[in-house]
Amino acid sequence: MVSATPGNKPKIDLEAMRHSAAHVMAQAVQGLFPEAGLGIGPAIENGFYYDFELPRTLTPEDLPKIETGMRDIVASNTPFQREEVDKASARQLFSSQPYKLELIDELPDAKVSVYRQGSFADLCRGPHVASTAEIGAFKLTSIAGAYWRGDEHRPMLQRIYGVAFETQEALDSHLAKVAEAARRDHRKLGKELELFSLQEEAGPGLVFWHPKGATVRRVIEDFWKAEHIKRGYEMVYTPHVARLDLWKTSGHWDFYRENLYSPMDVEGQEYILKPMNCLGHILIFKTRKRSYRELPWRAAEMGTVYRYERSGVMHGLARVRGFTQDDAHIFCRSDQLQPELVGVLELARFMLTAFGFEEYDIKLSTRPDKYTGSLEMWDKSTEALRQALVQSKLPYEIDEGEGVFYGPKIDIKLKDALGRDWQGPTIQVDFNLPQRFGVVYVNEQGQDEQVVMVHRAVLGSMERFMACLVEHYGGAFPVWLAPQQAAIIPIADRHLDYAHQVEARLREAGLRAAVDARAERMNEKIRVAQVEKIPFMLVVGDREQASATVSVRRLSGEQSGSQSLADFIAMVQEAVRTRKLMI
RNA sequence: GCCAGCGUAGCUCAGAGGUAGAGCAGCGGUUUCGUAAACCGCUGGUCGAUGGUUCGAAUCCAUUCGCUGGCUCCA
Repeated sequence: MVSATPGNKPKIDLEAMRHSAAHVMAQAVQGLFPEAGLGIGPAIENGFYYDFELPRTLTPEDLPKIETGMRDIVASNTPFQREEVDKASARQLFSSQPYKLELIDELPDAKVSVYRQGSFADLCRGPHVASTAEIGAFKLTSIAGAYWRGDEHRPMLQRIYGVAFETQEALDSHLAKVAEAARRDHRKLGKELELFSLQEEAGPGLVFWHPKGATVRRVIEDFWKAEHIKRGYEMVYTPHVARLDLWKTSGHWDFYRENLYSPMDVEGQEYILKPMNCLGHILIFKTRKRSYRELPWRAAEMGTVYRYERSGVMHGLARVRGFTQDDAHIFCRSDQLQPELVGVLELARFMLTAFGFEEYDIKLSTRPDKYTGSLEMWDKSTEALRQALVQSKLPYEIDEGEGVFYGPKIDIKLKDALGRDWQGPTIQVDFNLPQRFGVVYVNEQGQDEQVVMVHRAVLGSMERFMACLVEHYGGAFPVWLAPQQAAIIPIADRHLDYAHQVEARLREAGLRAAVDARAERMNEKIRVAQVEKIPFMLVVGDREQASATVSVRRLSGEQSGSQSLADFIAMVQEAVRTRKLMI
């Protein structure tokens, strides 16, 4: 076991070690199932997996047995040996392994490399650690089905996932992080904090926002609207259903059918639930001739859309069938595209900062194989996106061929408090829809010219963003977002009147506060307020009543003692106004 | 949609062929208390649904709905 020495880089290559662990696991599995078919077994973030074809399905009880087998192999201190063989001998070596044979056939070189540890041999590019003994601390975590080569038309193999780290401490700390993530799971907190629910009776992927979650959402929406209006957006509302023909014209019926719900019959006409908001905004734009002087026109809407999702993919609020996008469409001239994109990026950065997200990964997705529009339009708009990123001094990576069929896009992934990625803002240039719908403006010469259209969402969807926020804050929202900002806790019934006066004053001041008037002891009320993650607890007893003060306890447990009610109100109002993240 | 696991009271869970259980929550009392759970009592479930096996099913089997972890796909 080689460990890091302070100031030095670890001697072990973690990725090679994890990959080696995958081979060891494959050997252990073959020990248990000699006829096991081998798929692939790479290193992944935090660990590794290996795909197997087995005579029976694995159960969780198999994992400890496999782990034991692995530990024996690790203890045996067997060297990993690389050898290069020509394809013919490789085919011979893996003659009983159809998946390996398929891989061999696809490798371009005449020779392939094989790694052996003891009796186990695997087709593999490497690299590996020198010996099985160099594999650090590991744990098998889960079993899952996985299609061979990720193709749902091919056989499903059994995948075993494991995590592996250089030291037991590093593994323990990773497992602790996983446990922390489970504590912050928005599905769990959403239920506990009564933010939202999903109900079997209503159907999967359909969200019920309870008063507390709705409050958080309302605060976000108010902030969002105010900020958009400040930046020259105009708010619109559009219908949730529309004639199917509209979606045929747009191309959605052809390109997006698998996400659309079946048409409904309305007096012999077919209508569908909208999967996107863009068409509504286009129809508003097209109600009259538009002058070049009116552009850019920015139409914004908290638009609720419905998309069919396959039954296995829903996940809490993060993946649902009905959701509300913080959507907007910018209709502009091509020379306005870049400044508009810069404006969107600035808005995105401003809003994300307000919620405490400081780290992003930005991807610029370029033209896919299947696309519409001219190459020239693609090049021009991709360049506009790129220049906008450069001008905004935002580092980015190119995602070659990952754009949507109608145009290139920028995706911003944000990192939450635990360093996990979430899909954030997305900005897409679209020259398909303006063309299909003939979205034009009249230029200086009095001629019709096609507009350039930008689709953009900053938060993504209210549902997914809510999921992200809940996990980011661990359910403890900053004061400006907290569903309840203060709990007023009378010590005895004789303080109830004063408590209600305090409550009235706070509500008057625009704060969300409520008295806990239950016939319970103060300790119980504090406990409940803590569990509900209310930022401020205001204990009021004889002393406070006599002096028109409140005794302030924060969610952190910190007690700042008695404070005049007026001072407290001013302090919280300021925290709300500045959207202070920490109090 | 596919693979695997799981659905028992509002919540968290025990029970694994022989009369449905606990804690918390809720309700009714008593207690009026100074910074994370006062005390006593009570209510509450066709065991996800449907069908089957059995003298007898929460328990075994089939189908179905939902959830969880993945695969594929995505705001």
